[in-house]
Amino acid sequence: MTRASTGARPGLPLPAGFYDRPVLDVARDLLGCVIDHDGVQVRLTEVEAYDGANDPASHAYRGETARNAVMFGPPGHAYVYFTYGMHFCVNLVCGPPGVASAALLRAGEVVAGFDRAASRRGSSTARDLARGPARLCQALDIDRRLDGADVARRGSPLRVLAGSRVPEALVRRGPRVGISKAAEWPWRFWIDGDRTVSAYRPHLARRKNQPGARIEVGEDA
DNA sequence: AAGAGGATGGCCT
DNA sequence: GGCCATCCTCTTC
Repeated sequence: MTRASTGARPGLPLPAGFYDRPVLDVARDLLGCVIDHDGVQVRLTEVEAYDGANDPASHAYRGETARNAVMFGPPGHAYVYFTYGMHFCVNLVCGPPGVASAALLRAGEVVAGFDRAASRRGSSTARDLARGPARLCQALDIDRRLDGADVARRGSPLRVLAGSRVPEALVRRGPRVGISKAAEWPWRFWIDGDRTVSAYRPHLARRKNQPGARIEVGEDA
């Protein structure tokens, strides 16, 4: 279902209806699609699903606040948040209004605007330009000005274009990264073998000398 | 290759 | 006041 699942031919913007589906389906189908902003395009290789009020790891779990309000709105809008005092991350809202599900764009490959992306990122290898959610935002110059942007609207500064569908055999899923709650849920999707997929890092306890907690290697893309 | 620690600010209890 | 959906550098193996 090449056309049906992505909702558009490669290179054309994904319609709003693409996002108005269960977040797990949207997250998986975003693999291979291209996010475009201000002269840089990134082909997505890693996406995570967050399921609104049902998901203890979601920013929406404790209800609507000023910060997460966009998540409670219509699908196809960007939820951009600031974290760790210095980083931005971008999600795409999924499902109907009020559900507050979203897909976190975790990593990708820069396919256009390489020089611009490299300049924004400082000295960085091609592989690392958008390898990780905050790096991806930095390469694309995404910040809070874009919180709420409608990526399906014609003329929007931030857009998402359909790619050719990634074959099922190349889609892998596993635990999400960097969260302490519901981390075991296998709601992270990535393209098998792609070197721009971020390294798997389990949530690190803040305390010093925390023994045990060995994690098996998920993948080395 | 892998782990530790710092940077740094807003959000929520 | 604590906790982050992180990244970078440095250290050690």
